[in-house]
This record gives sequence, C-alpha cells and structure tokens, in this order.
Amino acid sequence: MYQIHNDMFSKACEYGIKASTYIALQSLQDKRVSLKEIAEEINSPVAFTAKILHQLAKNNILDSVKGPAGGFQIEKENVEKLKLSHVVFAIDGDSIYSGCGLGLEKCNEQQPCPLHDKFVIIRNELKQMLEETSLLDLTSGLDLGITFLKR
Amino acid sequence: MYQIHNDMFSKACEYGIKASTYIALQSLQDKRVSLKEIAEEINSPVAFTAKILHQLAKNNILDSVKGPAGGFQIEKENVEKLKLSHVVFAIDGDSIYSGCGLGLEKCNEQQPCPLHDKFVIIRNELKQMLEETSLLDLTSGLDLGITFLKR
DNA sequence: TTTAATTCGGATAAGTTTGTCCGAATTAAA
DNA sequence: TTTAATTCGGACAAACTTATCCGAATTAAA
Repeated sequence: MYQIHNDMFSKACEYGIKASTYIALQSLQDKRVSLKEIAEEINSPVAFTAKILHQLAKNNILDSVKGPAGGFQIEKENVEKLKLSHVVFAIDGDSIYSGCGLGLEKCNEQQPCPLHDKFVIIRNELKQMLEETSLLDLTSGLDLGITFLKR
Repeated sequence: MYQIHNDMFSKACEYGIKASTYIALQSLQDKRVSLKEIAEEINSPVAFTAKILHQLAKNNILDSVKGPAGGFQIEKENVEKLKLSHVVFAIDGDSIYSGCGLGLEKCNEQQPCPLHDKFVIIRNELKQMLEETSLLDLTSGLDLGITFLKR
C-alpha cells in the first residue's frame, strides 16, 4: 500500500546521529572535520546534512567554524556527556517523550487509549536507551572496525 | 526544524488499529459496522479510512460486505487470534522487523552500526508486544469506558 | 426490476519530509 | 587586500504520506 515504514528515527535524525558520532570520533583526535568529509563518511546528501549540522550547532551540540580549515568539532570533554537523547531532541524535538501511540490528542493514565500501558513501557525503554547512550559509546567500535557508519 | 516526529506507527497504521479494535468490539456483539460509523467512532477521515479497511479486508483481517446493510466485521473466533502484529503487517509490511536504526543498507551482527545492539533490544520488545497483544485485549476496556478510541 | 446503500478503486490534491541549488557571510591564508 | 574555502540560510524541487473526490460495482430491500 505504502512504502515501507522503517523509521524509529527520521532521516534527519539518522544523519544527525551518524554525523555526530563521526565528528566525535575525529574530535577525540583533535581533528576538525568539514561538511564534505562528514557527508562522505556517513553517506548522506551534502546539502541536507548541512542543515542538520547547522541545527546541531545552534543547539550547542557541535561547534562550527567558518572559513578555510573550518568545519565541525565537539569539545573532547563533551563527547561522553552528550547523549543520543540530546541529538534526537535537537532535531526532532520531544516527540519521543510525548504523544499517544494511536494518535489521540488526549491520552493519559486517566483516559488512555487501549494501547496506552503497553506503549508507555516500550517508549520508556527507548527513552532510557537514548538517555544513557553517549556519543563516546557510539565511537568505541568505529576505530576498531567493529562498527560502521555506512554500507 | 521539522514537525514533531511523533510516530511509532504511521497514520494509516493508527487508523487501522483503531478501526480493527472498534470492529472487533462490535463483532463480539454480532454487529456489522459501516465505514461511516467506524470513521466517526475513531475520528478518522472517511475516504482514507476506506482504503485502509479495504487493505485489511484483502489481507483477511476483516470481512467486508457490499450493499445496503453491508459493512465490516470480524469472525468472533478470530478476535482473540488476531494480533496487532497482523494489522501492522497488513498496512506497513515487515518494516518493524527489519531495517537498521541508523538507516544502513546492510547492518547485521557481523557488520553492525554503532547503535545496532541497543536498537535490536528495543525493537524486539516492540515486536513481542505486537505479537502478544490481540484485538480482544484492546477491546476489553472500551465497553467499560476505561479506554477510548478518540479524544 | 428499480432504487438506494454500501464497499471498491483510481485519479488527484494537500501536507510533510527529504533533498537540491545558489548566493551571502565569514575567515584563514596567500 | 584579495582570494578561496567554508558554513549559513533561504528558496525551491522531489518524494512520500495523508487526504479528498467521484464514479463503478455490488447487493439488500422496496
């Protein structure tokens, strides 16, 4: 009927997470990276990625520097402090934390949809995972060639 | 930046689940229900809902009858057998069971994305929830006014 | 047999997300 | 000071999802 609905995250969010992870990895080695390099490394459309990086920079997740030898960077000490939840929030807002699984305007403990209780459980686990996973966690396997940001 | 990304399910899926639940509830009382009534009860756009019901009927989740006094129905004995996973699958396909959290084409145990392990855990819980929740489960609270399909 | 209620199903429109283009602003280096 | 590399940011285009419209097919009832 429709195209496959495959997104726990939006594309913007996927790119944001992958870009942040790559930037974090390079930042740990004191390397600043350009938009072009990032897009290549995470296999994402350049201009679209630019907007997402800009958004992340505005939300103080990344530092951006214009001009030659400019690019994006994350303060070393922040690589561990920054969690997936921060990245997701900067791009998609607090959507993951609110909203009814069946799309009801007002759905809560008092007047829940039939799926409410079961849905809340799953979402809280997602929330917890996002809040306890840092950019540092995501970089760990990359160096060793255990994990990948493209393919 | 973008609109709030609020969907664990697509709208089509939300309507499909709510409609199936309402039809199940009425079917338990041997009532066949019309598209119009369904759309009203679940607060969904009529024509769009028609397409989703049609899709569910094609996948043998619903029985549909044309003509006056026609409408949609679910065999009583199927109300408990039909799980959320069946409804979701009929509308969105197997998306929930496949696909990488970060959108990689090839992401698996051997060559995972950095989020793979944590993502798989969450998704398996979602999968399990969908597979063990029946339409009967969803109807239980509706009669008693404990749960709601609109508002 | 006719009528009317209903689902079926294609065409099309509207809205959102994703993606592209291009010039402006910034800034390091020549 | 000029040049060139880069991010910034708006306008626009493409793709996908959601939604509407309307006629065809079906069928129970008048």
